Amino acid sequence: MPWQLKNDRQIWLQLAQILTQRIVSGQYAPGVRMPSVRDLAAEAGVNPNTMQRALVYLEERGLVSAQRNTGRYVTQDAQLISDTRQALAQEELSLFCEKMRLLGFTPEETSQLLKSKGESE
Amino acid sequence: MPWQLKNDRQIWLQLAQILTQRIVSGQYAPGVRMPSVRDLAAEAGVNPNTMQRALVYLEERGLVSAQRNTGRYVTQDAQLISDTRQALAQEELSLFCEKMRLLGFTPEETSQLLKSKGESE
DNA sequence: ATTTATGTATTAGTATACTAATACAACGAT
DNA sequence: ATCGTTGTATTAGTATACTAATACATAAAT
Repeated sequence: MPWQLKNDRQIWLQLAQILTQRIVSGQYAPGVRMPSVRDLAAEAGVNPNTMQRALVYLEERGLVSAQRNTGRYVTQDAQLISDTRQALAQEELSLFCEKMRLLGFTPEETSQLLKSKGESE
Repeated sequence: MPWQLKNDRQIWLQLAQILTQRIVSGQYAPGVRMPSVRDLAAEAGVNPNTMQRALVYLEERGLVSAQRNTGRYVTQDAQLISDTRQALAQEELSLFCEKMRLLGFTPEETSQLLKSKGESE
């Protein structure tokens, strides 16, 4: 899974989003140790400070916890992970619907478009 | 319709997106004259240069055309507007589906979520 | 005991986005 | 003819994001 970063948004925000996706999708399982800041930074091709900032963001949300010298671990709180996943999905859903509305699509048209996209794949 | 700008993305990009939405949704009808750069900038609370950059972006896509001293006009090419609308919708759709996929949702689950959201409103 | 790797912190440099101020040329209105 | 408004261009200043380099403290490994 590559880290495809764009320059149209703040890097650390994109990093935080990708890390969060990896956690809620189970790619980083609950309780497991994550790669070090430096490794993650090298893997993503960014400065360690920038990756650190993204990790602090996740930490503030309880998704990971750092122990000063032993590494950083994904939370074992499955409920929190599940809740986060649902909340992010709802947020994406709302944003998407709003954008479609601004483009002049009704909710029905939007729903139909999505359905037909799924069927065509 | 307010200009609610965030600072997590480049301002001129957000301006260009809003202007485009106003055109493809018919809020700025084909052929009509648009407010001046200075007026639009004042309305949005940004520097005229920033608004200018957004307008140049729209111009490059043929959505508006500037006449040096008489103002700037929305294109009369209804087909181009329609095509742009469809293209933007498809792009939003793809981005949304990809984000949901990364959150661990199947296309069916995503479609169902959207449908149930529509029904609950 | 020494080394290594961990998270964390600090300082400086650089690139860029946005603002600010101003100027120019040309068209329309008065 | 003069004035105001238009799009456009230029230059400078400022804030910020990201990089770069380094340092510290501590746990684990050797």
